[in-house]
Amino acid sequence: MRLVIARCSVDYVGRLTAHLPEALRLLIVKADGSVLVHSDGGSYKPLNWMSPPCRLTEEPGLWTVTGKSGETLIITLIDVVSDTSVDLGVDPGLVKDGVEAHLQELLAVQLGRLGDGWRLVRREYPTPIGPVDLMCRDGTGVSVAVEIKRRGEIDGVEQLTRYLELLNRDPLLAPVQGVFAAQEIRPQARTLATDRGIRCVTLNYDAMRGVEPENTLF
Amino acid sequence: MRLVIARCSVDYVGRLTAHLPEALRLLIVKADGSVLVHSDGGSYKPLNWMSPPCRLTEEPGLWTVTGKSGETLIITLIDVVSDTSVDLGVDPGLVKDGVEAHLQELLAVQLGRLGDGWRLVRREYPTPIGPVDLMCRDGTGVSVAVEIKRRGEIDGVEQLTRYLELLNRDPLLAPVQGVFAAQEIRPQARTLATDRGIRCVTLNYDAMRGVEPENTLF
DNA sequence: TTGTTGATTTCGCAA
DNA sequence: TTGCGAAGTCAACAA
Repeated sequence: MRLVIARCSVDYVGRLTAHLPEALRLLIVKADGSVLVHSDGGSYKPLNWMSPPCRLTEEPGLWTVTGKSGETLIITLIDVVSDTSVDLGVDPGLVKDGVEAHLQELLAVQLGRLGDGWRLVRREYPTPIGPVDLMCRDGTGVSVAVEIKRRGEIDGVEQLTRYLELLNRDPLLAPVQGVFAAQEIRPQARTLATDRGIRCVTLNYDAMRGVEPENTLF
Repeated sequence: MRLVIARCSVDYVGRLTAHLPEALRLLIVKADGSVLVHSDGGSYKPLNWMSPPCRLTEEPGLWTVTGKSGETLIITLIDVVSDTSVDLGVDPGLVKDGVEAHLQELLAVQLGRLGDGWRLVRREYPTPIGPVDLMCRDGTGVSVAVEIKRRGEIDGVEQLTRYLELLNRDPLLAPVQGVFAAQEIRPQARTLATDRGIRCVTLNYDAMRGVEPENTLF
């Protein structure tokens, strides 16, 4: 990894064109050739960048970074304050917990949260327009398609609606009920779901994980 | 901006929990207090980070970064290779060109690309569920709602469908046709749109901008 | 403040 | 490889 502090202007031409006026910035060149242009604020997103695979051509006062589809990032260096390199080696990578896939795993073995006597038919139940998260039978044997989201928004309700429309054409399954399950359900999504006869269920991740939350923030 | 090269392990607890095993990494502390943990690869996205507003508490060998909602990023420093600071000042910011808003501006004055004799009623035509990008009348005087995307996906078709459903309840407008216009339209989006009687139009940005492309890459 | 939409989204999984 | 959905998405803009 190479770290350069320099006064520079930057031009990008790719899907869009973008220009950065002259200022002091941090330039990062990673081992895979990718380049990041960071200012001292904003978020984790650079002001400008080039994703790998790409190639950096260096001339005095001018860097040209070319991506494989022809996008180019042109960095004009007015004044280089520092230029250092360090070998970081390969990173062992990130371990995540608490995303949608995990919610689905937990709910699949805790169907009692949806109702008594529910049985799982299968996870990722395939349809021509994509897989239904959980396909179940409720206590009376009626088919239920369950869509699981971390945050429940209108798009998720639309998605479940498309599944239900399709599934209800199958005489072996019909009638198929719908359940929209999420850690948090936006009011507009709840309204739309209710209008369409879809039941909304709020999931408590900590309770499902069997862990007592140590504070009330999450 | 502060740049630290250090062997460290990182733990994040917030919407999810994540863990980074011990490795040599770049830590960036920006002027607003935000912290970025970068490895020597991946994309512009850090392995882990904390967005502002947040507060960094420093103890020997331990950084604790706390966000305003209570998320915490804990960085355990095993070995600090370098630790430098530099004042970059405020960045003048980015100028962009070629995003969706620009496509809309261009299409609004080039309605001939949709058909002969088309007239623009208005851009950002208001409805209770959000603005329609372009409301037009075709050569025969029929109302047409146009949804413009850079990349056309299923969500965009759903969005246009909701608009059309609403607009067709207005006897002064009905019947309202739909046009889904994008630089690139995904097959599933095209299929869904066609099923619903919505016409798909692929937009050529370079041609609309009136610029002859110098190569065929964009 | 809240909600909605776009993004050079990036990332990961599965067909 | 490609397509599609999720993201600690972030960020801009309107209500």
